Amino acid sequence: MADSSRRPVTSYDVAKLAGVSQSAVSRAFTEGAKIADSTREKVHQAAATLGYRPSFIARSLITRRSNLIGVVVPGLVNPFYAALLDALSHALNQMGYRVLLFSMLQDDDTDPILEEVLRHRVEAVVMVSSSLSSHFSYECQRSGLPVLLLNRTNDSATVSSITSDNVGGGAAIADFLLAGGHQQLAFIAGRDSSSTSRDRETGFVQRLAQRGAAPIMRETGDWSLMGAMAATRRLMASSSPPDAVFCANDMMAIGALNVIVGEMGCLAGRDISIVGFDDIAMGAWPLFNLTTWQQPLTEMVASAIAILRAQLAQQDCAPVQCQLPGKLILRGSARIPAILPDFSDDPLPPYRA
Amino acid sequence: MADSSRRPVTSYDVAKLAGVSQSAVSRAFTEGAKIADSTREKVHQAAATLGYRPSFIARSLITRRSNLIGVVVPGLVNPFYAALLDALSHALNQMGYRVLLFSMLQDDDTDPILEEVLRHRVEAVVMVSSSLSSHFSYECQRSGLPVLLLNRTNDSATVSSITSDNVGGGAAIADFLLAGGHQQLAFIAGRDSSSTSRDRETGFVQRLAQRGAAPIMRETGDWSLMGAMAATRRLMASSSPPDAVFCANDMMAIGALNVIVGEMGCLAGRDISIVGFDDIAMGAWPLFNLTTWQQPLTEMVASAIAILRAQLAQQDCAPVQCQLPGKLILRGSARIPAILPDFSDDPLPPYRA
DNA sequence: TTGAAAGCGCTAACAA
DNA sequence: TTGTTAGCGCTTTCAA
Repeated sequence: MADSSRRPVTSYDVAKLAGVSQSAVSRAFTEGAKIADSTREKVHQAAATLGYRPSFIARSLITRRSNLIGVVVPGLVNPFYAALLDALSHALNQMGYRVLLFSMLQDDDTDPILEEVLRHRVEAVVMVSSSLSSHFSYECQRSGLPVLLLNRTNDSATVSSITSDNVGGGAAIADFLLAGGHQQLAFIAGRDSSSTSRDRETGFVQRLAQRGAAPIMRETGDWSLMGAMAATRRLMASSSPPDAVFCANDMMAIGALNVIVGEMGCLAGRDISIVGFDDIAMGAWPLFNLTTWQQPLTEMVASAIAILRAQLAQQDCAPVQCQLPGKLILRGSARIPAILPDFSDDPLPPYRA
Repeated sequence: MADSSRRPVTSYDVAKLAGVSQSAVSRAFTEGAKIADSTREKVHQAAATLGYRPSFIARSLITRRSNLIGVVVPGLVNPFYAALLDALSHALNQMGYRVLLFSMLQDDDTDPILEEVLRHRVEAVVMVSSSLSSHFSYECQRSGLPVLLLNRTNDSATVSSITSDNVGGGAAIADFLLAGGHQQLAFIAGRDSSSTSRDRETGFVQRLAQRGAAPIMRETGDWSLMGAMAATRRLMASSSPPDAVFCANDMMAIGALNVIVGEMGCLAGRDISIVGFDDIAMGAWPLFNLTTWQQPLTEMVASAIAILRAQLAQQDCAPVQCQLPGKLILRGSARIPAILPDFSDDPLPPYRA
């Protein structure tokens, strides 16, 4: 009954015990194969006795399908990434794929990792908020491997991407803060090298300029809580500190809140307005009560899945740039204007394959 | 130069182009194989031209080593799990393994998932805070697959586990709150079915009883922020609300803080003491400033790696139960007694293989 | 140092 | 419905 011999049980062992051919064993474990119930039963019995389970490795070799999707995430301290990964991995598992995970440090070079991923013959690669070198973009393209950037765009339009409308979000926040009567605005950027941060800033600053607002103050928070805390302290130490701060993501907004409320004892929403970007769950907690721009996480993942399905089904599928609308979530960390600006642009619907 | 034919490039294609045998190609991509530099160079050249990379699938089939470790996590909303996964996946990547990730819903049955994992021929399984059915424990054992429970124990000693001293932590918190002169203590449990929660509660309650304290109030918070918020509201609605609440993890403690500070306007550490368990990064933020029991995350992951190394190197390695010491992190959410109790038990050192 | 040849455990024709 | 056979792309003897 037990084995103890370290040689793993193969379909031949099962075949011998069940008194059938090896291919019968294969069929017994294949969904919808033509096989008699009695045979399948015999095989399963024998398999259970021996502790046999089909090897996906051998199967992959012949079917040329690994059932693996490579997922690259930039560390999981940012709850938005953690939430994205969680939702994505569930959805992928649901459709029968397994996730080969790579957690990177934020400034790692992804190329060596991607090289590894490709050797595993993943059927697609999803990069969460990470950038793809043009070299690897080319490598993936020529091996016909679908690549999907989630929460990030790429200059070259050779890979698909899903983002929400960062520029529009930044602009809407400008309108919102102006409507609230704020005088001295500030922006805390993620990183200067990040296109995501730049888009949000561009939308914000351009709209402000259009409306004739004064120039803003600006700091960089390195996308992190700590970085944003330091940035906020610098901002507030100014001779004319801002009365409103827009942070390029929620983590940094919460960092700002921690300094302004926790360290300085100010009341956010009255003494100063803080606005974030992402709408992570934490922002809704009473102690933060963060006004923010919501990125439609569920729709982003749904679109990711739809795009992947399409690319997996049909190779040489054209890359898709999918941009989803977000929306302002009004909570208490920023003053609410008497008359709210109209945010109803014409939002793009989620991508459907 | 390019291919366009969807058939993936194999070592034969490279061999032909380079004018060598297929086995030469294999050697050119094998660390420390006996091959002339000139040959290796030719092969790499040809490989680059064709966009060839060795298939781990084919290699795995013959070497019987997948280089894959299955990692099961119970969802990533809890930052402690996210941090654990992050650290673990880095360490595993470092030692040349890839992570096959499964994110479960908290009350999912892990068995069907594990069945899948085994078919991928993972070389070990790490289960983060998830339980293993005795059936699967047996299955893994008989296929000689190392299993490691991280942040969880198992009744049967057939699999390895790494935990911190939950009972001791609970007891230390009892001492700490008693020393602070608190009268009416409360405990918010994770789940009644969770051994982790029970251990922390047992340590807490037994020490309280030893010291002749009054019986405590008790609620269940479902390990979640929302659950803990509801539990805290129930607790505080009592005719004699507690003056100190010990929560079975930090997420729940932060939930309690959100209700007590954010909703009720109390001052934690003065009006009421809140203590958590885990020491997630968030607890240190000024707005929470959470007093808590630290689980030694880094050491837990280091021990996990050490144990895995041992089990991967030598099959039929005996399972190890590793319990690491934690420590109290004094911050502002709980009153600090004039005289601090002595917490210096004799802590177990981290496991070394 | 190289090449020829034999599999790793399975799927997928094909024939019976 | 079943068994026979030929690989999937690689590593690894074994001879040369």
